[in-house]
Amino acid sequence: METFQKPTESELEVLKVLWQMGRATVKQVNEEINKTKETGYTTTLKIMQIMFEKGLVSKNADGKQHIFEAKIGEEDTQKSLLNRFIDSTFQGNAMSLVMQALGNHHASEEELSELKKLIQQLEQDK
Amino acid sequence: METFQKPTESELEVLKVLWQMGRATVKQVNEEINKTKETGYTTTLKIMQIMFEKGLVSKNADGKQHIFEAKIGEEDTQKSLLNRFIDSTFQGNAMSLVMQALGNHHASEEELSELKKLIQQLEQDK
DNA sequence: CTGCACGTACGAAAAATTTCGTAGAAAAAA
DNA sequence: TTTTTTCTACGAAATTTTTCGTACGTGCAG
Repeated sequence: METFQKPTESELEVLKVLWQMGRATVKQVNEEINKTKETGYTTTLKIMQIMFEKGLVSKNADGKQHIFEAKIGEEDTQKSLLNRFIDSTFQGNAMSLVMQALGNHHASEEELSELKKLIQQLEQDK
Repeated sequence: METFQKPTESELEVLKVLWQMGRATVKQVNEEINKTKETGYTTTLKIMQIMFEKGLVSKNADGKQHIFEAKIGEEDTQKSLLNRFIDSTFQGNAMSLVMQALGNHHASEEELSELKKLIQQLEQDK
């Protein structure tokens, strides 16, 4: 995993859209974001330009418009942000986070059995 | 759990110290923080004054100095921040976060068995 | 060709957070 | 009591992030 600057909140919103859509224009991203939160077109554009400078996204000109793609992967980013979050909020105690997440969110049967499978694996890899 | 404003990064650092120490003066908090990161006394003071205004901490005058205490609990705060984090970074998918956390961080034998216990409970509570 | 329509570029304002200097009150030391 | 040290209050500067107005370029309809 390459290192990258921590995306800000707004940047993360853009990334989420790009991860979901694969590639998209500023207009498309802005429309998606506006489903949740009103934001001007140029605001989204600016964020995406900054992200381009930071290397978080790539762009390709298609006629006069630009098509953007996330340059950092969803899993890698989640992993990196998760580590930071565990440190800052859970004092580095990952288990404590796991327990709380399990306790607070309803898990389906399949999810639980998948989880058990993972635990077995971890126990074997010892 | 009462609702409260999301603490900023700096505020979280202060809270961590208060949670750990129970109660502390600005000086003590600042010294703790300085073990990690150089910060001026008045900077920490200001942060704590803002936190007081927000209701994140309480203070008691003891002579001329003030003794602070966290007014929001560690678990409640973690829970609240965790929910927000799951939404913003994991699209609300708590299980995905759990899996990643388990995969990326080494868990001890006791932790794993504690986890299994929790899972059993969750299965029963169905 | 001319004038819109649709995009991007860019600077700068606005907002949120962090940092710090200075003033002054209270306590402690001399 | 005077001086010095220790703290808090508070305003303002510095930073970081977000938002937006305006200028411009390109293509297309008339």
